[in-house]
Amino acid sequence: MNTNESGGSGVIGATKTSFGIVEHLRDEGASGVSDVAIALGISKSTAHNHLQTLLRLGYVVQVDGEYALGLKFLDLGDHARTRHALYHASIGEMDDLVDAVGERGQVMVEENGRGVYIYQVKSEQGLQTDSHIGTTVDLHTTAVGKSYLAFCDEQHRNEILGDDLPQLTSKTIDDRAELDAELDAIRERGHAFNDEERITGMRAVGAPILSDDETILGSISVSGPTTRMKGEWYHSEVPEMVKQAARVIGIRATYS
Amino acid sequence: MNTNESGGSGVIGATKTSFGIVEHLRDEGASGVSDVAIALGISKSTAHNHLQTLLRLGYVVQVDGEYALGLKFLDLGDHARTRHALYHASIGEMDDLVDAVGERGQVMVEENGRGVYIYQVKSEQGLQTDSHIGTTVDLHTTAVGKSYLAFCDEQHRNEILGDDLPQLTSKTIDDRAELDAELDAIRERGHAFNDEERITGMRAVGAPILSDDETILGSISVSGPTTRMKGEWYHSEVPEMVKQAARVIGIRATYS
DNA sequence: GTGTTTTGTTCGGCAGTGCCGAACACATGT
DNA sequence: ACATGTGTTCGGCACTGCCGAACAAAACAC
Repeated sequence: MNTNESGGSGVIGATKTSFGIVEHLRDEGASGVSDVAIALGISKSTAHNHLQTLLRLGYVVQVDGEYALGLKFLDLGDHARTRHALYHASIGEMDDLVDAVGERGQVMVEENGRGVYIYQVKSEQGLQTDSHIGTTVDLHTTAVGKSYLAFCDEQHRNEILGDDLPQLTSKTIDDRAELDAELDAIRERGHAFNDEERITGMRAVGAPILSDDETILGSISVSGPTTRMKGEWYHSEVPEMVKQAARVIGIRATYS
Repeated sequence: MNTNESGGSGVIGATKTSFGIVEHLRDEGASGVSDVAIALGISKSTAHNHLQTLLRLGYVVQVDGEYALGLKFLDLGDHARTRHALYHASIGEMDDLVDAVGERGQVMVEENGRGVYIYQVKSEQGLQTDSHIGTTVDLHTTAVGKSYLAFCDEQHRNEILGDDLPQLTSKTIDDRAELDAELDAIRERGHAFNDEERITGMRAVGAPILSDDETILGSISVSGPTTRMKGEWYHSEVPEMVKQAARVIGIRATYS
């Protein structure tokens, strides 16, 4: 009998459990054989086999007798984001934008219906970053995400936004009609706001990155605490800076 | 008969080929099924199975009908380096060091006998970075690597340095006795130089990061072209700055 | 336009192998 | 000394990963 109940047809079980182990090490940190076996519901010997395999391939390392993620994943991750023209195009420009605004900035692309941060610039006043490179977010809860949704084609948008919209804070837009209205406004203005819709106390301003043929590549935003992101600064000046940076990045991304 | 000739005993073949495919996508970029099958020497149907599995797990994405690395690896890579106390400890300090010196800086740890860059700060004059996050280097060809070798225990050093030392440039130290002498000097001074030993035209100054119990955690360096890295500046002033930064990082790494 | 090649996909079927459980060392702590 | 945890090794069964062939569907030729 197959213990890998879900997964449908044609899914290789061994690969699935190997990556399951990898994800366990990511979420729980360094672990031992027994720990992994219990967590994944597999036998100790199987867990041992997989860990030894991953060890030999160099994707897992042994530290203090426990197994942990190896740095080979760093290289893979770097290659994954290097694929995106948006990454190269935004590097210098985002740093300038963050300097000018004084708040944290990030670059997002969409993958499998979620937003993924592929670049992040911390500001001078560097506050604790809850999100890091590789973090995924619900698109409808962020300025970057809403910028993306507003400018991607409708069919794609409908695929991404499932039946219900998770509510993360009291201000999260969890109604589809309301979201559509918001997206219309964003399309109109050319930039998006996030007013504590993902994290209470945090605001952000985002804008889409469009290539010259109007297809969307991703989006950028700057974000900071409500104490600093407010007034005319937040509502007018920052949006203009973000949009200007987005335009430059869009141009750089198409010619490269 | 087993087509996975190498690998020894207890190595799960399916996992090995899955990661082989991942590495192919990393090295060759987005590829199709046939391409992968030929490159790995497996049947088309097997390649198809693996790619579908990886696709469903989210580690591979489809773009223009071809398969490419997914951004899930970004997250894994980030978690892998977050494990190292050295990463957190060096973030702010390295930025300051790079500001002061005006050349690129990097943080390295050792894994499986090679040096891996886990953090890198580009300088103002930002020149093309041949190396990026996750890059691995031969330890004896870099300032960071030699700093590490000089301060790790002898047994470990002998394991790392195999029988021969690859020569990358005409100035690479490829003789073990010569290297040992160099390491003695580094231990004496507390810092290492790299004078075009990995890349012609590039120099670097490195220093080890030691925790308070004298165990080595990794090392740091700043590097730039020979045109700027020269004279008293290169031989005395920069080393002092690097060592000072290394001391601070070492202290921060132990108390965190 | 037709033919040709290369692509991705689906389909049985054999054998190889991944999986388990039990038995084994080894360390840790009571 | 015992008890409980750990990681490891060992057979053996049945499942499953692998192949090759047949298929579908583009891309390319001319």
